[in-house]
Amino acid sequence: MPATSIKDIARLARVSHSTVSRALHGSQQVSPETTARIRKIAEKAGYRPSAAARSLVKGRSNTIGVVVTNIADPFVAGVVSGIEDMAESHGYSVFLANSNADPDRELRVVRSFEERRVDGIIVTSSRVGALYVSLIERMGVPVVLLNNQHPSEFMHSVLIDNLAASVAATRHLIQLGHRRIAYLGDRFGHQSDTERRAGYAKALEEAGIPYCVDLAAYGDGTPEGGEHAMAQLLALANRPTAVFCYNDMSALGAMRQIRASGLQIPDDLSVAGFDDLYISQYLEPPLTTVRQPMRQMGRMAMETLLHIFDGPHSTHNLRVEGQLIVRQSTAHPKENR
Amino acid sequence: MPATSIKDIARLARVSHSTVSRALHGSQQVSPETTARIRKIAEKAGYRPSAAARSLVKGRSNTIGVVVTNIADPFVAGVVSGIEDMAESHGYSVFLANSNADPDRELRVVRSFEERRVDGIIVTSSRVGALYVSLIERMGVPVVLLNNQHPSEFMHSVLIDNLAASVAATRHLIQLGHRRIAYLGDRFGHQSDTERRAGYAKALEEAGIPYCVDLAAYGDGTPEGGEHAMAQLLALANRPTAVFCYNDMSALGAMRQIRASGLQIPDDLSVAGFDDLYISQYLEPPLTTVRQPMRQMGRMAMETLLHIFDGPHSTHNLRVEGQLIVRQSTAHPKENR
DNA sequence: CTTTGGTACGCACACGTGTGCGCAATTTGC
DNA sequence: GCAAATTGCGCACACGTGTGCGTACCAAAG
Repeated sequence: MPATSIKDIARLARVSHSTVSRALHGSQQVSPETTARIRKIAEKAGYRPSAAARSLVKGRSNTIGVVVTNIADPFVAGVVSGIEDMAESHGYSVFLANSNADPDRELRVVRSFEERRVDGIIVTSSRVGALYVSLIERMGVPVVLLNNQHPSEFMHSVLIDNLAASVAATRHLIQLGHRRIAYLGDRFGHQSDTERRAGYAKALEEAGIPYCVDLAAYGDGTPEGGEHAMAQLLALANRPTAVFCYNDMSALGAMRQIRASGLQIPDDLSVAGFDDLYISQYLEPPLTTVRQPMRQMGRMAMETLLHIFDGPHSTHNLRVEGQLIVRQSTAHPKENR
Repeated sequence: MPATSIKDIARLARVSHSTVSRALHGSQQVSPETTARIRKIAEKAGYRPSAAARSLVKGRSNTIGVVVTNIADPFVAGVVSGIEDMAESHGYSVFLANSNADPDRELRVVRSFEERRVDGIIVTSSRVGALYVSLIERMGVPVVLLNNQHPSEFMHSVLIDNLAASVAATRHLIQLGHRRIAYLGDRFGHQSDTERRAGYAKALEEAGIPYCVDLAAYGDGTPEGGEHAMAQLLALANRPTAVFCYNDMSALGAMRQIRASGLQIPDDLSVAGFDDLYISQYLEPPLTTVRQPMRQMGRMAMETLLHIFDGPHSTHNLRVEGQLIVRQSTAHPKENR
């Protein structure tokens, strides 16, 4: 029942297991004929080296751990896709673990990664516990944070330029003629949310539009959250004519709420999002948003790990640019037409 | 640099590593005092047993492999979420691998799973290569197929009742008064597609509506594919008044194509989908569809593996029911109003 | 006191792989 | 033709964990 091992091959080839090991690795210490013979036998027997045994002696597992809050979030799924792609093509396998933003669960995930002796960790969770910092100190395992940052040596990150992208999106709304522009944020989004709101505020300031605290409402990054937050904004005496949302999922809820109020998008209210999820182009109307190169960001995160595995690890902090994608959910405000 | 091992703990506690091993496992061969002392030392040292070493001696890795065509597909992501949930709570870690429907890549994935000595495999790919069958024969690793079936011993499956669900969806359209109902399929969907079309045909037959081959068009499960297929249907001399789509992603494309043609949903054309993706309720209009309990199906797949690990493995073939969710994308045809 | 039984621990091997070193056989050099 | 260099392979150990078996110690029974 146990899988065929290197010793079984050795027996079949009437050599020692050492010779088999060397033959399969193409060592010059083995004659070409013997190498060919052994390889043939190994292939015929369907031999597959045990990764566990190899990790044990080499001290490297060739695996990485990926922690996500929720794989069903399209943004997260896109990132993971990029990570897996880059990992697979470099001989690394990916452990995927949901944290569900549950501290207990997160603790178990980290334990598990420790026991598996992963060579690196990528975290796309929005919340960055001190957990990972202590992990680095104990295990010496490099950690790459995605769209999050933590001031620490050996803590690396791949970030989108939230500020610049949010300025661009808000500026777009201003150029269309909007003056009452709302921000629909994420009360759990921490850093990303803070930066995006800062970009929004900066663009307003540039245009000489006063920042009005009533025009900021907070969801939780989900359509439901966006719906509730949008309801608050619509209840204002002086309604906004445009809303810039923390992400596309929030925008989805906002759009639903707007329609439920009998208003038209973009005629009565312009909506802009952030992420450019795959589905955003298929919405009605298609959503104006900031494109985050999700897969590419995932690949960059994995690439960062690969660099660290190779050379001496200086701190990496990669930054990618968002791209404003203008679609039909934004237009001139009514009164300006 | 290497992690602290059981031997390090043994040295600190001035006992043999065997005693440490037994103490940590709560063996009765070790006195309670020694056990407590060792555990304390182990915890203080931050000891984590090496999963690799343990797998080697136990012959079980406590990992499973999950093969998906594309994790960015919302249906797949939902399933994976369920799998991971159930796996984590039973002490199993999940290797995630994209196949991208690329045979070469799939081959490498299978190789990788063999080397990692996974205890089980779950495949959500639509295409089921003979690869997995031979894998079972070689490794003796149980495989669970999700929404796919393969006649073989030791091949297990979790399936949605495509036929019944599709009958229900089509019947719903018929009851609304539609007679010219199209089927927008997936030319790669194989089994699921075949069954869903069969359900569509069966409902038509029940109602005495002749099956018209022109009213079937095929995409590829993506919005783009749905768009093209819908274009074909709209080009027909005698246009359908309703369309039942293979999945929600196809329906997304179909809806876009319909709007692009200047037609209204559901006034001019009713649209029904399959999956009930999270976003489907947020579309405009909200999509009538068949709900697949994606997370639950993922959990059931993992549960199937757990059962097989436990007892003697008879073949498991679980079947879940779809639930028709009627929303606003379907309505009476115009002429009947 | 000796014998029996039990308790608490260590020795040694196993799992599968990689590798430094030693050694025999062969080839090379003069 | 003999010593030296080279080639080709095996021995033995290491990695970290689990476990069958042996054993020293101690208490209780006879």
